[in-house]
Amino acid sequence: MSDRGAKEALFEAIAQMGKAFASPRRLELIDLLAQGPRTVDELAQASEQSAANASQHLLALHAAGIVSREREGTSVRYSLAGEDVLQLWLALRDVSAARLAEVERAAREYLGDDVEKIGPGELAARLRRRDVVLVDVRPSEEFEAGHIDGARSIPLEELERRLDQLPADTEVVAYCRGPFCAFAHEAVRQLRAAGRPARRLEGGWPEWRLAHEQTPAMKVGSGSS
Amino acid sequence: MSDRGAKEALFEAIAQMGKAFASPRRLELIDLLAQGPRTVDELAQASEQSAANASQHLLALHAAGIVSREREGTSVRYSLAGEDVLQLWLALRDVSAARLAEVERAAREYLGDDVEKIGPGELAARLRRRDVVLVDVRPSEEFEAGHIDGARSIPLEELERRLDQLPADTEVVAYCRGPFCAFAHEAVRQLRAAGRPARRLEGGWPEWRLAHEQTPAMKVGSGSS
DNA sequence: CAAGCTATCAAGTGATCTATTGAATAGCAA
DNA sequence: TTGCTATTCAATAGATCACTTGATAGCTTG
Repeated sequence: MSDRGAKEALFEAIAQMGKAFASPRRLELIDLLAQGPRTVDELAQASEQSAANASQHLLALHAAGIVSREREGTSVRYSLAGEDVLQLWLALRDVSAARLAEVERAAREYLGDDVEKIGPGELAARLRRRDVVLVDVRPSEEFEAGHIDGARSIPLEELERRLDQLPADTEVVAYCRGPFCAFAHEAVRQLRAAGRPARRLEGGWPEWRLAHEQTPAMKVGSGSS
Repeated sequence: MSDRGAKEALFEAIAQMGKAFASPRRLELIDLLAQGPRTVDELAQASEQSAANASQHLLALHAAGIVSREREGTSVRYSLAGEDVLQLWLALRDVSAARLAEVERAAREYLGDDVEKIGPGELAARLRRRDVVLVDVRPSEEFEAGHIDGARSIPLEELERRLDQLPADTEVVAYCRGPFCAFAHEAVRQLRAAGRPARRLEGGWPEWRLAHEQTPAMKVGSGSS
């Protein structure tokens, strides 16, 4: 009855999924993939690691059923395997932020001083009233892979140069990859330094998408090799 | 700006939480703790490992903010640090079950042939009509630490001997720790072998509690040492 | 305070994981 | 075919992790 071997095998198998989330490099890749599908090369560059290393980690994630891959000419495009995976990642991130003081500290260190923020509810209302300019400050590939309805893309790098493209009298809301992404923080600091009213959206594109996109037909079923 | 060091530290810190879920032994401890608080010794016995080893793993979980500890006379009682942790564990478990064929296989191997089940919605309705006998087949300590309202405790070990305590004309529903716990499966098999109508509840006590207990005032805030 | 129990610590060994490097393969373009 | 690029494979060394054993510390009881 108490079949120890089989029980051990079960937990062992579940632990395979846990192991996928046990490396900072892999987490960074997951975080990038939460913005949308990317090729190995793009991911390697964005996470500042060698292509070989990124590939290895991506293969590990694929073995754990976390990402799916698709050949695309000479390159391979990876994406998160499904919405459940995205939710799991966000849950892990949020729990670790809530429970590990070290994460809080590292986040403050990375993000710098916090800037004024606006919740998704208020933003939605003000978007309907066309009472706000919403700016997506992520790299343009990520904008193209998906963005909040009504947002315009101004990658952080170009923001300073394109300040005059923003109406001077309307409040600006900037958003990026999520609560631990520094882009929106930095954008708001730049905007305020230029004397414009600006806030950052609480959370980023993945959180917004999960909350607003009903049955978004993201790929379901474990990714094929 | 692109402060690699700080960003690495952030992902490194989050990975600490991931690592906590990367060992089968720790997962088994978490699964046990999902039923309720237990002492080191109880956990070591229930998971069939040495007390020293269980203690090490529990300390690791504590360092990751996943469990809280409380001295209790000569022993130490551990519990899950909060509801968010429980939800994270259930999410990890479910995603791995959905994405990893190996988990499916191991589960089938451990649980044996599937038995007829009843969903929580239907069970709730029939409980209101007092139309069903609900049996908690977990060990009695777990029943005492919390159970579904209206259930009676008959640990699996005692079921055969206490069959006559169950009304012969009413359907029996058995539940245990969760979808990957073998107790309810085995209980239903025994009941049906004895010629009684019986089904198992889909999911176990933790899932039921999360769904039905509003703001359950489980300990919040990272556990002190 | 001494005995007895529970939990933790400390050290050691074998196993597993990670990043690096250089080579191999698959598709594309000429 | 031949080259070119993107990705993966293979081998390695260094780091980290898991489990064991034996010792230690904290609490309770006599």
